[in-house]
Amino acid sequence: MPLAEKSATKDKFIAFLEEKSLRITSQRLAIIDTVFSTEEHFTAEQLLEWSRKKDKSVSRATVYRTLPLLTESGLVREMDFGKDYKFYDPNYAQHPNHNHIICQDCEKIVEFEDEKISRLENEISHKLGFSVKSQRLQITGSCDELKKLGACKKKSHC
Amino acid sequence: MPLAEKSATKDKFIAFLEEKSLRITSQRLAIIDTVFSTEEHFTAEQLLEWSRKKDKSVSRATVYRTLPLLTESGLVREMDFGKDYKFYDPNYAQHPNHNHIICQDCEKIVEFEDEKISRLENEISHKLGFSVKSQRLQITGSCDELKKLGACKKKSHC
DNA sequence: GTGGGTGCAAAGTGTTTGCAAGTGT
DNA sequence: ACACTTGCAAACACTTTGCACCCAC
Repeated sequence: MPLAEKSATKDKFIAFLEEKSLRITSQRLAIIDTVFSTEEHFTAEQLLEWSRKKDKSVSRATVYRTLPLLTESGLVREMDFGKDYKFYDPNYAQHPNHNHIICQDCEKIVEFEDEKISRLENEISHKLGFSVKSQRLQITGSCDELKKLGACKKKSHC
Repeated sequence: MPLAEKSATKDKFIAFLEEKSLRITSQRLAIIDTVFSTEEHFTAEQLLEWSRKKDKSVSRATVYRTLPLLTESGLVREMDFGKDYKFYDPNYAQHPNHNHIICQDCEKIVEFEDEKISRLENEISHKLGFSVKSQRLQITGSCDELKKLGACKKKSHC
């Protein structure tokens, strides 16, 4: 929905590239356009596929070489949900402190923010002699609501 | 320190194996002994190395085949700290809800528990229609204390 | 023009697996 | 005995990299 914000994030990334005197190539543009026009989490392979729809010349190598730039810029965050491959989350520019809750059955992922948790994290860290740079909280559970509605489809546990 | 508890955890795992009619082989014993006599996080490779000190016949394959059993039993937890390899944490039997705070500079890891955070997690999850099965919270930051003491050694950021 | 960027395919790295031989129960 | 286990090495899956050509600046 906040398409304007997304577009602004894209501009931020372009500024990031310029600042490091890195070049705005057509392949990078295709990748960036893709990343900053979705709110979905994606894998490297998905990003390749989507970007190729915009520019067939995008190669897997370029995707893998661009991902570190994206995370380095702070606009995209690498996530690990316990799969073999990494996921990338393009929503950190808008919501730097959001967390994830994952249904262990249908694998639905919901993002949420909570100021109270953030505050507690800061307190505890301070008590332990740390200052917080970033945090990641993942909750795994069952999406009972969806189950009641019969909408929790996948592999309902053996 | 709580060596007795650790030993009890080992017994729990042996019971877990028996329950599934899996065999208590000498290799598995070496691995289990290793896992439940440390409180450190370890990698598959470290576990192999340590286990081989107890029983040279332990192979990499057996380590990799035993790790899923350990996590399945709930006594060891797979962790991802953003490295290429996974870490395993043998402290979940004693502290099922503990969290991690990691220094981005010296990579020191401190474990902590906080009931308030757990409670908030439950509340929020419920609000979102989920019931919590497990959670993982990782905070990354700087260990200011250690810095002041000059004890924060490794790669102090370029 | 030049230094960074690209695609390709080969190499890496951590982890998994097929198979024949071995072993706990 | 039988089914589960093992070590070995080959296979995997994802990611990284060397190289020759290319292109944004």
